Parts: sequence; C-alpha cells; structure tokens
Amino acid sequence: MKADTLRGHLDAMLLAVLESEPRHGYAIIEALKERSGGTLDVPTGTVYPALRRLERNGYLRSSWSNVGGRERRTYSLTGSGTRELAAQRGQWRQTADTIGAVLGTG
Amino acid sequence: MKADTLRGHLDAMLLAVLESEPRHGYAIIEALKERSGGTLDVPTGTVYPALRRLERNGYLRSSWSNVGGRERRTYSLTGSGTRELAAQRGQWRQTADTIGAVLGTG
DNA sequence: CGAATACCTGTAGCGTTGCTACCTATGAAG
DNA sequence: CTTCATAGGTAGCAACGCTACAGGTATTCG
Repeated sequence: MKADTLRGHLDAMLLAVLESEPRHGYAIIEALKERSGGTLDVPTGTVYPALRRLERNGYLRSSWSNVGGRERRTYSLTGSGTRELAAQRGQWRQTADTIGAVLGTG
Repeated sequence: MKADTLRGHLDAMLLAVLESEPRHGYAIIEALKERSGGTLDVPTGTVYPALRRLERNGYLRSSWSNVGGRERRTYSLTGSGTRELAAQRGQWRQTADTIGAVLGTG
C-alpha cells in the first residue's frame, strides 16, 4: 500500500475498528492489519497522534489500565464518535463512487 | 463533497480525463464535473498547479494554442503518463477494497 | 543466563498537496 | 457598460500521514 493513499479516511477506519469493542492502540493496529487481509500496516507514529486527535475532537474516550505489567490506554467510541462514523461511512461511499466514476471502472 | 477527500487521487483523475483526448485546464474542470455527475467542482487553484506538477513529472505534455482570441494551454498524456494512469487505477482499486473492507460495507 | 522478539506508548519534524483568496484578461450577452 | 462565461495563473496556509527516534516490560529461545 503506497503512502498517503489513506489520507482523509484513516479517522473513519479507526472509528470503525472501535465500533464493536474498545481497544488499545497496539490492538487497533493489529485489527486494521487483520481486517485488511494484511495489506494495512499503519505505523505507530500515525496511529497514536490520530487517536489523540480523535479524542480531542470528542469522538473517542480513553482510560489507562495495567494488563500483565504493561500500561495500556484503551479507547472507546463516544456517542458523538458513533455519529461521526456513520457520517464518514456515507462520505466514503460518495467519494468512492465519484472517483470510480471519473476513473472509469473499466 | 468535503475538502481534501480526493487527496492523493486527484492526479489519477486528471490523467483519466486526458486519456480519451487532449484538453486544456478549463475543459478538464468541466469534464470532471460532468463525469462525476456534478458533484466535483475542483477549483482552478487546485487544478492548474496539479497539471504543472504532472507535466514536471513527465506524465503530461502541453502546448499553447490560440482559439478565438483566447490563449489555451492544452495538455495531453505522454507514454509515461499512460503507464502511470494504469498504475494509479490499480492502486485506487486496492485502496477502495481495503478501506471498504475495514469500514465494513454493511 | 543472555539475546532476541513481541508487546506497548509516545514525540519531533518533514513533505506533500488541496484549499482559499487573489489577480489578470477576452468575448458575448443584456 | 456591466455582467457572465471562458481562460490562465500565483501566494500562502493548514492538515495529516510519514519517517525516525526514544523509552520501557514480558516472553521465548538458544
């Protein structure tokens, strides 16, 4: 996967991964890898700042927990985050349609 | 269409629009509008610099012409540009699949 | 026991790129 | 003579994903 192709859609993916259950950063990266069939390997330097951003915007809420001597910050969706996810899904669909139409599905 | 959603895919769209025939900048904007069913209205401040960038990278070639007293710079695909378009189409397909998979098509 | 690997979180700084805002100019229509 | 469609362009900004770096614990393997 080439760099930057996710531009503007990473937030949606992060929210989507947290929809079913709360997860910590590392687990989120793993989940993205799994859901994408291995093609997605988003670096920590991308994910952690993005999560903080989403929390700052009120879409996520986080709490620390200690699991087996390791510190984890677990994120979960807020109500606002759930709504945002729905909105972003819609936007993605429109974007995909539009770009697809212009590129010509062939 | 929200700002920046095209990030990283505009180049592909510009190349795609020039695939069938050479066009000048203004006509390219019109073509994008038409192909997208009216949803795309890319500002000139986005398109003109992008075209120059693509030319600098060797994907496009341009020439001036005077039509009805108006100066036009007409762009056409180079061989390299055609190959690039094919590559970008493939990348788009993969990106769309991946994001779709993560978001869960529902 | 020591080393490597997985697990886990983060920051600093960079480069790309689409956007807004602005400027110039001609031809046609009203 | 003003307004609109046509046509091209620049300057500067903000957002964001990336690389590179930094620090730490637990497990596994030789």
